[in-house]
Amino acid sequence: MSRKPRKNEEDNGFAAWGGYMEAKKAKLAEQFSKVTVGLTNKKSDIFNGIAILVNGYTKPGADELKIFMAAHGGNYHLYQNQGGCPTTHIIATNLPNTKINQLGNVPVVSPEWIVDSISANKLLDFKKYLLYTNHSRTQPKLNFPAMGKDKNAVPSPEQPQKYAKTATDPQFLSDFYNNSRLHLISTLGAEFKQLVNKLREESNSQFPGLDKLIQSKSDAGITTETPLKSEKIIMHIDMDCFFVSVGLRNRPELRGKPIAVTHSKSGKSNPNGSNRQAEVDLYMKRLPSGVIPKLDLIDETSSMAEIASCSYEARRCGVRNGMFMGSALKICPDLVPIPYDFEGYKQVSSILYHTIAEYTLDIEAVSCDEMYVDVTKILKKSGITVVEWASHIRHEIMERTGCPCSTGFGANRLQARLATKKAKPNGQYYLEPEEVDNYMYDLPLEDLPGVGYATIIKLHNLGLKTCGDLYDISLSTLKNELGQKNSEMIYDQARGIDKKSLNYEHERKSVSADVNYGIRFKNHSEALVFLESLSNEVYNRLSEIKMKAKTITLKLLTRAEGAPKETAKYLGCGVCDAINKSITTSYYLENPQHIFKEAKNLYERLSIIPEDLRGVGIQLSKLEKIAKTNKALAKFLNQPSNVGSNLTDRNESFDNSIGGIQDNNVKISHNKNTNFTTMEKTVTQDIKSSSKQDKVTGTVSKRGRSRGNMNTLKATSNLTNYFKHTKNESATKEFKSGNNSIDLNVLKELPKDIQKEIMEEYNLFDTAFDKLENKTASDNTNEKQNLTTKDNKNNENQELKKKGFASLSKEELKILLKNWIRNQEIPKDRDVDMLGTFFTNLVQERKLEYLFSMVNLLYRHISTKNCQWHDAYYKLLNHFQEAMLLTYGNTLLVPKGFFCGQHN
DNA sequence: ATCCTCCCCTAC
DNA sequence: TAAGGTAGGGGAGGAT
Ligand SMILES: Nc1ccn([C@H]2C[C@H](O)[C@@H](COP(=O)(O)OP(=O)(O)OP(=O)(O)O)O2)c(=O)n1
Ligand SMILES: [Mg+2]
Ligand SMILES: [Mg+2]
Repeated sequence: MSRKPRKNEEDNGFAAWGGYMEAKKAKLAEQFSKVTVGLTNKKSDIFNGIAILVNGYTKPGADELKIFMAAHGGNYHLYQNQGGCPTTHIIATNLPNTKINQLGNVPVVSPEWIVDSISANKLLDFKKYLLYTNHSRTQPKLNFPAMGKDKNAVPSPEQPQKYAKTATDPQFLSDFYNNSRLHLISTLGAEFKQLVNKLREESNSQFPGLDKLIQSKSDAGITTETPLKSEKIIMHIDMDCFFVSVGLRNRPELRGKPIAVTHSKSGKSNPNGSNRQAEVDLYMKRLPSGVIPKLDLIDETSSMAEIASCSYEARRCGVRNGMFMGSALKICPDLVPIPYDFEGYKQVSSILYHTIAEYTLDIEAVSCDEMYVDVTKILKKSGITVVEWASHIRHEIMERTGCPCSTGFGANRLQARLATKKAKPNGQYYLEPEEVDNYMYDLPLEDLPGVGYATIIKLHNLGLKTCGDLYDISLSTLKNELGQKNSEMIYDQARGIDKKSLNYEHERKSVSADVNYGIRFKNHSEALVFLESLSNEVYNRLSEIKMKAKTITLKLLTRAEGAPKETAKYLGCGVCDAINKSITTSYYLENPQHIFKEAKNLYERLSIIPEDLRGVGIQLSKLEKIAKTNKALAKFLNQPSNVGSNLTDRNESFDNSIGGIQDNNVKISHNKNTNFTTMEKTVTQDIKSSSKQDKVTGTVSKRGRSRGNMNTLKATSNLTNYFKHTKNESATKEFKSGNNSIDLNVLKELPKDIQKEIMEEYNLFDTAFDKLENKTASDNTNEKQNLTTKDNKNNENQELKKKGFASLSKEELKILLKNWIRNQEIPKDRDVDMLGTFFTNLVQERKLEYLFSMVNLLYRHISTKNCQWHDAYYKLLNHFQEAMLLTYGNTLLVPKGFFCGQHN
């Protein structure tokens, strides 16, 4: 009797067709393009005396290797020579045993030997690139120790491990990602979503493609305009068997054949003949009942490389994307494997997106080969029909990419998507409104997007097979099985309804990096080394999108109880349990050290057995944009200045702390003469290249030069000076040259175009600046803060309500705070966020005095013994400082009464 | 009622 | 041999 699967059991990823491929890598291709540049002439003689024969598919290909040899003094043989000028090396990436038997004692070497030698500009020892360690005709052995079996095998110095095999190899992460198709499609998907955002942002609303279309239509003298059949017409467009089509562009001889893009070349695997049955049995046992197993066609030697994409000829015999090559060959023995071409996919995707973008930017990117487009405007403006448009755009894409695509049209995204499915391959279909009901009635439920294998089992359990079957069932029955939202979605979908509109502006909510392949560790320290490189990886992705995070999740896969240590799939994860753990930090995760520190912590708390690890992932969520740095201010901070010089020499300085919390980015000083305090926060420059933070202001102030010099005054203790300062033409000039800090009051007096530039950088033009125009900056010019008038208070409450925290007046807030403090309550995150938003508001409205009294109140509290508010307080200060920075630039004038030094 | 966390599910 | 990633919607159930 099979037990009920636990929730967190990894089903081995095989339950749904996963899909994968073959071929050498993008990295190599890159190397290749580097070394081929300008290779028409002889470059060197490094291959003098070497004669190669290329056997089978290699990367670089035979043609390229031929050019390399010619350019670097070597010989290239078409057939193996024995005497005279004998063939010295066979170049191959993979050779079946039978082939090796015929080769005699000529070493079989990987093509990387050639490429690397050229890169190094000397002949490298080929032994390091041998495909096999010996030439035994019967037992070819891979040039690296088999994992698990020869645990103690150390790569010999003669033949160091060339390929990053498991995650203990420092090269592993990049090798893996360079060869992972799923990583590629995820990355490309994100890139194209980003591209649409960017194109929309930068758009001048000119659409050359559309203009041409309108022109040609009017040239043809056709003016009749049939009204559209629905308010909107949505197009869904998707490349046909994308990876295959790209691969066939330069393999015309393979057209019409069953093709699969996969890493597998021979269709075989498991050279050691290890037993796979145990894993297959366990996998079957753990399958939820009703799931069709995907391992049933696998025997001891069939390839478990996944098929990323297969041609429609292959689909005719039941092959699907994501199938194992071995299984596919069982049902389609003629299936031809072709290698991946990562660069090609990227190029074709790019052309696809840029082509559509010549007509409209009402695009929702779905993936590298697929998008939704609102074509209503195109059809209306050009006056062409859906069919004419479809033919036009499909033809253009075919012309530009050499790859076929299909398009579907409908009144909503669901209808468009279903239409595409019907149109494929290489077709187009408009699911017209009057046809929808009929079309849906017989449609199998699994054809609805979002209905996968788990959902279809539930639906089948309810006796439901087609969309029509859903017409007889109540929504509440459905809800019992599927839950609220899912039920509503399917209920609507079955009737052809889709309320979701296209989302053109994509916003990232999480960033992650996962590796569930090649994970084999002997001990914790190996695991932690890998975790650190994964932390760096995920940090790089975070910083690329200029964000910081508050939550980190460690995602581990561990070998399931009873699962064999040696997985059926080479270096796969086998049958696993999933363990995840997350933490929401009190500070922002914004450098690799933060991430690794927390990841390590989570790892240690999970107390797993390192040998049983099969997968590791890090996910970051609760993302926020890193505050933009103002270029003028960044420039200012980058050069020596005399910020605060007239203060620090003769006044007390409160080094690097506000409210007693150490922050190396913040410099605070107090001028006793004027009773104003200056707080400066340095801006971190170029986070990526260096984690070292620039502390210009902190060091410069010690120089004490230019004391009292009005023209070089950057930060002053007196607001009146600011105004004087900016009425001065030379000061304006100085600011222009990036040599000055800026206050909104100063900004107001600068030429409009400069104002605009600065404000746009801050992204505050519409908000803070307008506010400044309309209101007077009373709060911080007048030390006696007016208590809120009734009107103000109403406005404020309105604002607060908009931000989601009810009508909390300042007085009420004060009481709340006092109560917390009196009751020794620790504020919850949501409270802190609320306060933070409130603080930000106050800063933007320049209600500083009030704000400072709040901060001081808080500070006095955390200074008390046993107070547990530190996390909350630190978090608040982050809000507060960020708002300050945004509103005031790097320099802040603080009125009398703000306590910012050490409390005693 | 709404929010938070830990999952599960789906899609490419 | 093989490269089983990644983002987002949403549900269950406990906390607030
Ligand atoms: N399990 C999968 C599914 C897809 N892909 C990759 C290869 C596909 O070519 C590409 C696009 O996915 P599609 O779902 O659009 O499938 P195809 O384009 O291959 O075929 P179709 O004609 O059905 O769109 O994504 C993959 O690697 N593994
Ligand atoms: Mg496709
Ligand atoms: Mg697609």
